[in-house]
Amino acid sequence: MSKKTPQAIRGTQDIFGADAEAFAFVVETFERVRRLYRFRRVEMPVFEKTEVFARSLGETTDVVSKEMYSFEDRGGESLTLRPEFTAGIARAFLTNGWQQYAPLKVATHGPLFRYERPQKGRYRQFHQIDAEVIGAAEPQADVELLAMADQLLKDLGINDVTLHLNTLGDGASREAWRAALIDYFRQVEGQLSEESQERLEKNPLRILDSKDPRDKPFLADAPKIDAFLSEEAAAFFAAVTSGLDAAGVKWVRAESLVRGLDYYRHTAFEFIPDEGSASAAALGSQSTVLGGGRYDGLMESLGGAPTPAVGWAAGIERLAMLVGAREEQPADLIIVVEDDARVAEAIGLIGDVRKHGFTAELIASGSPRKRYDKAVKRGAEVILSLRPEMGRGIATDNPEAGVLGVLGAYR
RNA sequence: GCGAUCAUAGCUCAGUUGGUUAGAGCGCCGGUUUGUGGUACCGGAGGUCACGGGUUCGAACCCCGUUGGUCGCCCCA
Repeated sequence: MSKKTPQAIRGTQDIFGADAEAFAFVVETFERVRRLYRFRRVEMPVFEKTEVFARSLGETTDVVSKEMYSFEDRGGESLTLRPEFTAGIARAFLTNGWQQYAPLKVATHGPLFRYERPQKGRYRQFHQIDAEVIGAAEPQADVELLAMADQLLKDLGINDVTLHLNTLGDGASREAWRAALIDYFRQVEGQLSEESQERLEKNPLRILDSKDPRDKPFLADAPKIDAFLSEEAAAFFAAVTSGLDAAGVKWVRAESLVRGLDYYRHTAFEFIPDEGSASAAALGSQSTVLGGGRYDGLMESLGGAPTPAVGWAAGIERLAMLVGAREEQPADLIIVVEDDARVAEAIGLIGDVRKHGFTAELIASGSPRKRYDKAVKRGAEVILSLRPEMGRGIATDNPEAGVLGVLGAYR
């Protein structure tokens, strides 16, 4: 590779072949399932004013403080490539008056950007599918969203992941719990890992997630959210879990599952590969395949009226890894031109075949004698070879092949 | 931001304690063979050994730096 050839940007990927097919399969399955659940498709800008993310995610979060691709446009405005979908969708909801459609169920997918160190299942430009229900305060919205996620994973053939579910309670419950956690961990602060000591200041809930062996002994006895739930919050969570049971969605309670962003309330969830499963091995240290929760506080932080909402997002690359490489489908027909004088005939024929809805490929370059072998290697339902003296030459062991109807004259 | 590890042909990789002109398989291109056929054989193109410095009579190999890949930590999908 000469130094003159430009390199791809770190953390971006050029997806091709079987990997690209897996990627497309994830997106196609998502599109199909989202229609079943009547989620409406939305297309969102890839960039927004920086404040859209800064205000909704919070200035102090890692995402905003060190992971955003922000830049000034020629008018001097600070813009940011979207690091997630939710903030932009919330902004659109407010600026377009989509309140009139509430409760609004929307779905989208596309690229997102985060300046992070790349590793397995993590990229600087990555892709997500995303589903949101905006303007629905009732737990049934959570249930429907989770049922959709569950069906999506099953339709993708991913059966070794489980829904891990928690509640963060309403604002008051959450604050009380947070205060109790701080009190609790303060008493043993000196024995915690450096990271957790820092988290104690910035994001105490996160300590519960710690993998550090120094923190583990203190996690089991840490205060539980259940003790701080208001009656309404407890009832809300009970409605979600019984709804999931009714929908046939398997779940486990994950008391230490929290969300990094402050706007989350009530339901928080992640689909995580089962321990020791093939999916767990495929994902390495990136365990979450799909995650989300209820973000009733978000609209206010963008200056809108209080609006309840729930949503989730899933990394397409991660899902594609679990789906595995998917081979590209062989063509219905390959036409091999072994006689260069018959190129025009081949072009006419192949056009016909394609107009009838069959996939077809033309091989008319390289050494004429090797073209047929090339076709065999590539594989097709039917291979038709136009050869100098044999006139009509068709090779297939598959009399059922549909293309043969169009190729009647060549039988 | 921190740590580990790697970088040789389009791809997958050999390359001995530093020592002539850097190799193989696959792929690609051409030829011969076969002739309703994924055959076999012959030949060819393609490499500033990631980049930049240093040590040495001599560096793909040793040292430093840079860039990038991979895998962890943090954080997150």
